[in-house]
Amino acid sequence: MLRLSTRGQYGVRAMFEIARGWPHRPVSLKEVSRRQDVSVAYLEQLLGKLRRAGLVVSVKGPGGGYLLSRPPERISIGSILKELEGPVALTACVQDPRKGCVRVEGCVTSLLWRALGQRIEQFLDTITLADLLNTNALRRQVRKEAQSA
Amino acid sequence: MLRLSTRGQYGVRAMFEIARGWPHRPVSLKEVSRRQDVSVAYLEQLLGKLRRAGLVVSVKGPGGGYLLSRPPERISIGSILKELEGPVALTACVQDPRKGCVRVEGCVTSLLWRALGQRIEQFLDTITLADLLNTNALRRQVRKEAQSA
DNA sequence: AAAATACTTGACAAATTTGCTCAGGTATTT
DNA sequence: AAATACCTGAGCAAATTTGTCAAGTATTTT
Ligand code: FES
Ligand code: FES
Repeated sequence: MLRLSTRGQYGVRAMFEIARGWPHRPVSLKEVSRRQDVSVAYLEQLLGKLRRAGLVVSVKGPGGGYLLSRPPERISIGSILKELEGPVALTACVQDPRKGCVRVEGCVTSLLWRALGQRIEQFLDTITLADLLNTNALRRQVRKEAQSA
Repeated sequence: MLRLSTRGQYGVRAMFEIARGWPHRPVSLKEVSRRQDVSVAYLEQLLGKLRRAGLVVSVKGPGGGYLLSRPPERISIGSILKELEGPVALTACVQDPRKGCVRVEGCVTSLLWRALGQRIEQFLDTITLADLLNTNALRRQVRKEAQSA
């Protein structure tokens, strides 16, 4: 349950590769494709969204590619996933109040989904591309998160 | 992103209704259907799984229905969702190690998905049907979880 | 100017998953 | 025997996912 689509997975992995070029070297989709084994055509679709969202900027022509629009520590995994897959919304009612359960007085479970969603969001907004670049820091972070849970 | 399917949502809501009959009164699917606005046919499909998993027992004949197989405080939301939607597995590689990213030395992101999955699981295993029956306790619980996050 | 590189856009299609319904059966009680 | 209610498996339409493809535009190099 709760599977992340490949859009999100590939998107994060692509952003990781692009982050490795920060701050000077643009990373081409060809390079990302080679390193992460995802087709260029699919990456184009994903990076287009991320560019329009302002997470990356593109550089055309030979030697071009994509560059982070800001430092890796200011780009969270959550912000990437939100662009590619929309906001965290375990149920329809969390996203759109009009879509709540009918015939139920004060649905009990909605409280639950809302709370879990917030926790997930909080986690994803805490981890950034900088953490992916420094695996040691990531392991520390992950350990900390695991303890507090 | 990360939408919970209606199987899981309806399943939890159905279990909530069945929990209200605990420990004596069997709750029929007809009653669950009426209260939660879900078709009996669909509920039969879901409850069949939950019965085979040992979460509920069925009582046939007039006045029959479903009964929790153990006290509500010993049935977690996670255990219900696991039966209906499979284990928490944000990516294929978390569930099946053979399905990891190819051409990537020690995939960085897998660490992330694994950690988030654990947090989600931990949350879902903490909340039980008893919490849903006592909304006050649930609110307390949710607040506590939110703080520790 | 021509060639090469690489991003940009939109359409489209196969595969999968979701969200059910339906028909026919079994067990239990009245 | 009739009524209630669980039980099983098949089947199916709609939505979503997971991509591909074609035809561009912009930039740099030769
Ligand atoms: S209103 Fe959202 S689950 Fe009931
Ligand atoms: S191995 Fe699972 S995301 Fe790479």
